[in-house]
Amino acid sequence: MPEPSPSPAETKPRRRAGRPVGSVLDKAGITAAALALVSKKGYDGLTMAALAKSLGVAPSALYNHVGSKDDVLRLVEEDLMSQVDSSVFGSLPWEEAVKSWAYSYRDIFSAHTPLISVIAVLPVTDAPQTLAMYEAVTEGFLRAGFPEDRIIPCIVALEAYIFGAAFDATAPADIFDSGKLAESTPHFTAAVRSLGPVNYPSDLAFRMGLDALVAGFGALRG
Amino acid sequence: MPEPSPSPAETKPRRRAGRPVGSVLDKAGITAAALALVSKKGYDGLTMAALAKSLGVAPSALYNHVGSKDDVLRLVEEDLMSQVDSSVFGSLPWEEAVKSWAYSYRDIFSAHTPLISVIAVLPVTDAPQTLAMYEAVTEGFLRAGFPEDRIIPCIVALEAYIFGAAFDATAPADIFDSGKLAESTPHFTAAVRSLGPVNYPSDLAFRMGLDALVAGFGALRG
DNA sequence: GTCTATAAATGAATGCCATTCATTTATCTC
DNA sequence: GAGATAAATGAATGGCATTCATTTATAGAC
Repeated sequence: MPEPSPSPAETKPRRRAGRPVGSVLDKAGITAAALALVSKKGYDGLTMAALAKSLGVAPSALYNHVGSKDDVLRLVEEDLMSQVDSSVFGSLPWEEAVKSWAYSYRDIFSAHTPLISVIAVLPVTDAPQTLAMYEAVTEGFLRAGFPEDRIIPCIVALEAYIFGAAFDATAPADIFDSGKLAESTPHFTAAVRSLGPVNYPSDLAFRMGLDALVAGFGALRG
Repeated sequence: MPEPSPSPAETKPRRRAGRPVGSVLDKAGITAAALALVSKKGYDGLTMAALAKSLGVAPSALYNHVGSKDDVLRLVEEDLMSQVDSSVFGSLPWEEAVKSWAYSYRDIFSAHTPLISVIAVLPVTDAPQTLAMYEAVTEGFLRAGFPEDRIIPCIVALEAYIFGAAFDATAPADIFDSGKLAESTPHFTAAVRSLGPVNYPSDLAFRMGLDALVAGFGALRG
């Protein structure tokens, strides 16, 4: 077993094959690296190869810790869910708490819309942070006097709205520019123009819809 | 220029290179084939190669008619938008018309959620069917007495809700199963159980949220 | 303490994917 | 009729997630 001569002064200290002395990877590290990569390069830049590189590791090494790229997305999702501020249900009256929670939720996920298609369909079973958020929100609804069997439908509806609004928040300002077809859509074009210089009222729309949902659901309290 | 001997009795009548006598492809045909492929194989099965094959053509031939796969998705989107029933605004009172339109919109796109991430951010400029829908909805709001500058925000909020709900509609029934973590989320778990055998109340939630939005927005009429 | 199973890394595939390009052939325009 | 253009083929290209054989370190069984 001849010792391979260690290449002197190599800028990249290449790890040789075989299990390293100290563990290099774990789920927390992978999650953090994935988040950093996304915030620097966006979701297009989140590839298994790029993730491995940012961790100083071969791509195949990742598969000792996650089963697939979707697994990585789930790790990221869980981390984001823990960042959603559900504590407001303990400190504010229900109306304000829901609105604050909804803004927090939307703001976080509007930078992570590619996750939404994964999350929305994902069983919550192995997602403790996500479950913790649901528990906090449910408790808030219970304290506000909601009948138990109305709480989940309300949360589902609110979440649907929040996810949809997260997409909106990333839309370009000129998304409603009717261009050459303006003449054939006079009413719509005029309605867009009436908004003034800001053509895409994502924030106004979010507030209006949220107010309506909160008002409507608030009436269900016993 | 020697004529290549036509292989006799070939099961697949291979087209030889060069422009064919009759045009094989056009946008309408590509759109129809893409829709058929999606309904048979889902969006995972919608690849440029599979699309080309279903049209009896080489993959590269598609690029004479569309610039990219995203272009194909845009074609599909336009087709779906034309299927959303906006005619109800001409025949029903505003509340019922909005609800009917929203159901139609959600039902169509719940089978096409992978499009949502594309649409939601897509300028409407070159999308005549989409614009036609917006025009019809805007007219409906105007007739109902809405101030011009409130119409677009209302539509944006409704659309956000509809897109989010389209994701919900595809979620598995056990999405809220808290599994081993049930003990640490007692209130949430109880709220889920209170729904009875149907654990994921997508339809009930959609109706409740839609009612709230319509009631809240209806108050804006002049 | 040694032996063995297992965990964690490398590096070299694999197969699929969207897309591009050179080439060929037909059609349109002047 | 000539030259430009449109529309097809078929052969690349490069990126992607994932798998596998191999190597090395560690933990647990005896």
